Amino acid sequence: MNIGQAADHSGVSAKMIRHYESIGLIQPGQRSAAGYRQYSERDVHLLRFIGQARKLGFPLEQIRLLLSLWQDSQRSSADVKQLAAAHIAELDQRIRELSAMRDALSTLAAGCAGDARPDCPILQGLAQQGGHCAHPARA
Amino acid sequence: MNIGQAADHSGVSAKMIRHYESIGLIQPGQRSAAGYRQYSERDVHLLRFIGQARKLGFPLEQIRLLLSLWQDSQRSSADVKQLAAAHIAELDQRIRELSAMRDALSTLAAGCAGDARPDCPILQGLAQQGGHCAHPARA
DNA sequence: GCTTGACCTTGCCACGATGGCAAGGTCGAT
DNA sequence: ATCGACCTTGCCATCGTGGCAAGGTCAAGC
Repeated sequence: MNIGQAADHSGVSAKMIRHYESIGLIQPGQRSAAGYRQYSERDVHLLRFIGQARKLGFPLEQIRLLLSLWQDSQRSSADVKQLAAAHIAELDQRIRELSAMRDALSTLAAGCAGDARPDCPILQGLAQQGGHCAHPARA
Repeated sequence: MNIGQAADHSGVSAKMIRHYESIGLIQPGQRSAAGYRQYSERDVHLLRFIGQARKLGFPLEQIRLLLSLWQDSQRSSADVKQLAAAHIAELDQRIRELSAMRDALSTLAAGCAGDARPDCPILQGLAQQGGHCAHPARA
């Protein structure tokens, strides 16, 4: 199977397959006489695993760990669960940050008439103090 | 005021101030005889505006628009509100995506014993089909 | 056989926002 | 004069992905 077929079957783009190989996430593997990369069903399975992990937002370095656990029949599920929990915590953190932004902006926008007049609490909110707190007077 | 003071007073790092200047987000402005950038209170005010917008997650290109609205006394608040609404929609979108990841992973993790045994629904979930749907049989 | 189009190869550049480092100039105080 | 804190420019790194370019390969059709 060439890289295009592997990409179609796994849902991982050919570009990314090459990239994952270049950073050592997947093994180089066989080449045809012309230098084309060759993939087996097993390889596609592995690529799907990576693709699924990416869909869940795991960064590649964590996927590297997940892969080693996946291929280690002696793993303990606790190790996997811990990795997952750490990632969930990170997702929660990012969700909290984005939600805080969303809420703050919503609050500002709620006070904005949204008509032809120039008065705008959104711009006023952005212009307000809030950045100079490097030396909070040792309080 | 040198760039370090401007950074302290605005909460925007000196590095970023230079960057914003290099991409034309802020105007080049005065230099001392030695070539040091000089900043006024007005500049600091502008930097704070940018910093606040960044804290709300606005990308720099949108901040460019916000700045032009801010400095345009003839603006209509509707324009500002529309920009804000678009950004809120983007934040919501990202929050939804992250939440979907979080929920999917949580579901997998909930079924994982997290003990010394190798059985792990998380890895099973990642290994499951789900990437090869490029040609959904024209269904 | 030759052409054509789809595929493959490598390699470099781009995004977005930020940090870091290096080599050199400047300023103020001792 | 010297030292430390500051400034300058410029390049590299992140992270994951896409795009483009220039070239090689393969299969199908004429």
